Amino acid sequence: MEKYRKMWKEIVFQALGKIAPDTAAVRASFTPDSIPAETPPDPALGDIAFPMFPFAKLFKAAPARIAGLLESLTISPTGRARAAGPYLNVTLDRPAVFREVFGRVFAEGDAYGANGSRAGERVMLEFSSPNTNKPLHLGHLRNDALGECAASLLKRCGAEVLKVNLINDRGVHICKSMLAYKKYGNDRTPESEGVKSDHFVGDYYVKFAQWAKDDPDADNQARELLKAWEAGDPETIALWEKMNRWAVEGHKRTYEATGVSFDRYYFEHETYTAGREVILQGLKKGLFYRKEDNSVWVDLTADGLDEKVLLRGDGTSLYVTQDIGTAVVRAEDWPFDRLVFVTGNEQIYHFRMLFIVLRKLGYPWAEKMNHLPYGMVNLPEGKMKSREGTVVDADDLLAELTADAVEEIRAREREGEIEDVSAAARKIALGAMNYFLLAFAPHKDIVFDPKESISFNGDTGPYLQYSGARLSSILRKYEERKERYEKGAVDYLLLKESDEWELAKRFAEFPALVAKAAADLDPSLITSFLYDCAKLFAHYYHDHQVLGNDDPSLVLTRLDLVRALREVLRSGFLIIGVPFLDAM
RNA sequence: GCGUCCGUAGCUCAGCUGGAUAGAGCGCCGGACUUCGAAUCCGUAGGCCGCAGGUUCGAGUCCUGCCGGGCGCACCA
Repeated sequence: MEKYRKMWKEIVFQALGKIAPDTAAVRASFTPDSIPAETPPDPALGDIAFPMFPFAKLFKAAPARIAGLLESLTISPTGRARAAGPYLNVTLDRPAVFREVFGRVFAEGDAYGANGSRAGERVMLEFSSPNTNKPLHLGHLRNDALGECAASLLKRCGAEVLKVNLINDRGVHICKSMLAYKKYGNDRTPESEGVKSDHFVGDYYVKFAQWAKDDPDADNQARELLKAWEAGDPETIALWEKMNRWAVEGHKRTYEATGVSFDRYYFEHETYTAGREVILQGLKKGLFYRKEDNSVWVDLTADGLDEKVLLRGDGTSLYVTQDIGTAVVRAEDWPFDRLVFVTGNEQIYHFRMLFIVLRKLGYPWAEKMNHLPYGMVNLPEGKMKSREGTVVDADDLLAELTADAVEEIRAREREGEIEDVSAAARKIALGAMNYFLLAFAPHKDIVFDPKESISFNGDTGPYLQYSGARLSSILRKYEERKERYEKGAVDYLLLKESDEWELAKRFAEFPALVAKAAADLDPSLITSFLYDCAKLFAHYYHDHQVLGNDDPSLVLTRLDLVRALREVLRSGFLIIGVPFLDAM
């Protein structure tokens, strides 16, 4: 579609030159590229719209008059232009576009939409980054969905992506669950209790909180344990290793269930001291300064921030210290053009500071640091608060959605059509969840309503999956009675319905849309595109038969539309992590 | 207080670089299955686009101020 837009801008530009009182003035004020081209509000008006307002002054004529004059001067085999008030609307020659678009979709299959907009770019993407003292919750699920989706978007655009996860496996909060286990654990294990291992660890974190409520000494003991850990006390290290393994293994099972994966894991216990040297070097260069208590600071008031501490007086690291260190380590590990962090928006300030400090330190890659912050995930009942126990556990949520899907399949009596009901239900649950989590611009706070997400009606993942299953069903039916249509031949002149044309135009826009979604790191562009396509087809399908036509050529031609849409959906589903089902 | 993001239909959200009557979904009400999957589709109702100025031929979109809300402004992560 972009191709035709460009072509027609040139045609309009040339025509304007012909009717201009002063051709040179036109060339001075406009270029073919700068001529605004839009999409008419009503498809019946045409496919490309050129508003004439900008030319009124220069031409000393009303926009409508200019549009009228251009009508006869813009002749092209690719379509025809018509004046409509102050607009010049172009209606494209459809068969040529159908042929071109479908041809490209069939050639690329479920990779359709791939484009070279970020070819060769090496992007490291950090996301998830959980603590090892409790299981994953709904907030992580949004983080993971965004991270995975950003990765596939960038890959579709030709970038090389390395997905990394920084495990927060040290600190006083980790010691709290360890301490509770020492106190109440009695050598129980996830196996002995039959509990998923990260939940097992999390239960002790909760136990600690309960204990600390009554015993003011609990926090002191936790700090003591952290000291022992930092001193390398063998017994403490052994316990830490054991519980950490439980936590991480549990998290990995959740990642598997949700289709999340990483190319590399970083562990905070390995990196938390990194950065200290870097800060000290910066201090030598005079970028930072020391206060009386020996702590190291940076003055960011010129950048609109405050004075920030980079290193504690006792020489130990802080969050920033560590992030500076890991960035430097990573740039050596895997030299990147860009490093993107996916985190909640409460960390916006932190990353601004981090990026500025790295720039001050003079790293060439510091200019290409990106932060993808996302808004909070709330519940219909309100905010998630760990203190009030209203945090939604990731595994529980997935189980709940899966159970709902099973129930729905049973209610529709679809078990007979589905080979593996529980596998299908899991895919529907995953589709529901990922779609909902990605359907909003990342920076927005969202209200996650499980019931709404799993609904098979409306703007949801399951609705899209259902649309895909229907397409597959049509193709299966076709295979069964193939011989009836043998005498037909594909002829795009037969696609006369407006829905058919609208769908083809959508397909044509998809690669550019993928490029934009990747540039903006905004998956919601993809979700709304897919919903729009599915909706259009549902409307079309209701009124028009595909297989039930007397003319076999019409059947075969419409089947091309069905196949093309199915590929486009498959491609889009892959990007947003919604499983495609041939039957559900 | 300062910074930042947000404010569009009862609710949840789209509105691309400013452009032709502001769109969906849910919910409400009313319709459509002897025919390819009704987990669907169609229709009705519902909007001083937070408020007030400004820029422009033209503003939901850009600028300023105000009002309301989220999040931040730790030698926590």
